[in-house]
Amino acid sequence: MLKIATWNVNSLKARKDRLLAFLKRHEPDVLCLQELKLDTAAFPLAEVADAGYQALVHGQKTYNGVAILARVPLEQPRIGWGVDIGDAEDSQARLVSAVVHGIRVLSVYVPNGSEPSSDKYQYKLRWLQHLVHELERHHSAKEPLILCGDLNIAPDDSDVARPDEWRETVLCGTEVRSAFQQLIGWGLHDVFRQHHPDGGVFSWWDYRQLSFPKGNGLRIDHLLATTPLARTSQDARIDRDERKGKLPSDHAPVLADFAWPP
DNA sequence: ATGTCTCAGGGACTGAGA
Repeated sequence: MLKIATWNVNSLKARKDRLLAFLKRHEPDVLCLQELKLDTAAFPLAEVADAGYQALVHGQKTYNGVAILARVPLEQPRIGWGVDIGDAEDSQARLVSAVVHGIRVLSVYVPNGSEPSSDKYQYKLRWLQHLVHELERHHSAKEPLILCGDLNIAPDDSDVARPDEWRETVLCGTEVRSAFQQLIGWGLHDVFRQHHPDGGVFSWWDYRQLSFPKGNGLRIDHLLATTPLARTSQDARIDRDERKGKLPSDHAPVLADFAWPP
């Protein structure tokens, strides 16, 4: 069984102890991280190695920063986009990928978008189009591949505890849901959805307004796999406990098990 | 009550981003 997980830690400096405890508790084979908020050189490689993991890190201080952790070597590493996309904002560290266990694994942190009327939302929509093109140019849906990360998209109203409160926000707008469907249309399967078809399970709760105790959550963190991998998925879950206790991330980790290799 | 958290600048608090 191969266990793959994704988690937006919202600052690795603030969440390092939680990360090490998470690795010990769940022992994932592959873990994609987002919002490291630190430089590549500041990543705690030695402590992660002591826990039994190698890491491919695309860090950035203050904001962004993504990584992939695995207990085996991370092959064919790719940092950022595979080509120059001609976008002034592509300097943001939001994408990293590698081949692990014969699977192309991508860790992505899609821009939040702030407000629908903002420039940041237009950047989010452009970024999602770049992501679709990246898959089209450099990958095949016939190969085992998994797109993991904080997509900042709740794909369906069943992924939102209070859909009326979130309608036409940057997490639920028709444009971003359409972009999500473009990813699905390329050949990705929503692995978590396969095991929870009715929805009602969430991965993120705003720090503000007591969202977590009130249950005001959304599922915006995803594991999207191509058919060869998705068809081997055995289970998927969200570790809500990671959103509890002292100083949690606002995101909970999403985990899935695969009967891999088939 | 945007009921909070994190980072940076600067050296206490404010603004930005989510």
